[in-house]
Amino acid sequence: MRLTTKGRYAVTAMLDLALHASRGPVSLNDISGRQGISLSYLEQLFAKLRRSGLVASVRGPGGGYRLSREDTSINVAEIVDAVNESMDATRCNRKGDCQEGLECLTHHLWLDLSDQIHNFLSDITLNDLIERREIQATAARQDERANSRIDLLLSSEGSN
Amino acid sequence: MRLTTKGRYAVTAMLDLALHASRGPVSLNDISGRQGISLSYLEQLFAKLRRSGLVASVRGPGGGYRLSREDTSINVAEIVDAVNESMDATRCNRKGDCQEGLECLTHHLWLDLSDQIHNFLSDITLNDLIERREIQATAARQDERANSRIDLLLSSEGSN
DNA sequence: TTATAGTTGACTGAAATAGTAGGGCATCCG
DNA sequence: CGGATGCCCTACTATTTCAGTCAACTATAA
Repeated sequence: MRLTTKGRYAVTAMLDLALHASRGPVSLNDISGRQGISLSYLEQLFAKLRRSGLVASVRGPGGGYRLSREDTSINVAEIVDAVNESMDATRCNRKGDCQEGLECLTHHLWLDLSDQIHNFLSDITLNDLIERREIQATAARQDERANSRIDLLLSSEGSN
Repeated sequence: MRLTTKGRYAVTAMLDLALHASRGPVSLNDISGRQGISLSYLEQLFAKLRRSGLVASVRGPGGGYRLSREDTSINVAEIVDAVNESMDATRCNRKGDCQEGLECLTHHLWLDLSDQIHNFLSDITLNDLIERREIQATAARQDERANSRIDLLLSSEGSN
């Protein structure tokens, strides 16, 4: 079992997508700027998210990604899953052949833990996250910073 | 966050220790044989378990390791912790500086997940595991196999 | 005194992570 | 029509961790 930057980035990016869905497709460049994730890395993650059917892409200028389904029907567990970070805690992938073809001493413990984690994460949708106050606050802060960066860029262009 | 062979082996070995505590210290060699874990690797793990005060060692022939505390007061979370497998799901170690010194968009989500996992694992003691029927069955099977290996060894010695 | 068993440190191959680099291709806009 | 935008894809790389090995050492019971 592992949860690393890969899975965390995927959820963060999907949440960013959901938060900015109202104004059409969201480009990876925007997400990269707001969330501080490298663009190339995001491209890799979204390739997987697209193959899993969680997002759809729109090419060309003004394009980007959108959620394939409503934010109320996408949960955190399937996002983490889509980027190949198995939240399974067993060594044997639940098969029970962890020690010479038989169950190891702690097999059932890890099975229970796996279920616990999966239940927790699959019960949280993107919409649930959007409605959380801390997340709204963080998102607002990020948008403001992004806007001020754009202003800075425009004013330096004007002075050239 | 990660749970790999390291943490799983540590819990398995500690459980083996608890199961065989009645007949004095348990040698790593015995655990290695029963649980199919390499002796050298066990030595590394028990060095950490000892430094964390979970086990005490008895040197010399007939020596081995014992639990430092009763099996009712050692929980799974602290065992996993002792071998440096942090079950913390956040990137920032709960500090909240995950994105340029501030909280990332999903900080609270991973915080909640961490608590969920920790609560689950810290609520299970070695004694709880010992009392589980599947574990008793697996342990009985392992002991039987270990005994038959000893018989085999003795009979081949006799024929030399 | 010898075999047992813990103690310690250095080392290693394989795998995964967390990226980077650099091509392409589709599409909109002027 | 052509260039800018943004997705798409493959290959590459540095670093870290895991999982395990090896070797030398110390303590102690029989």
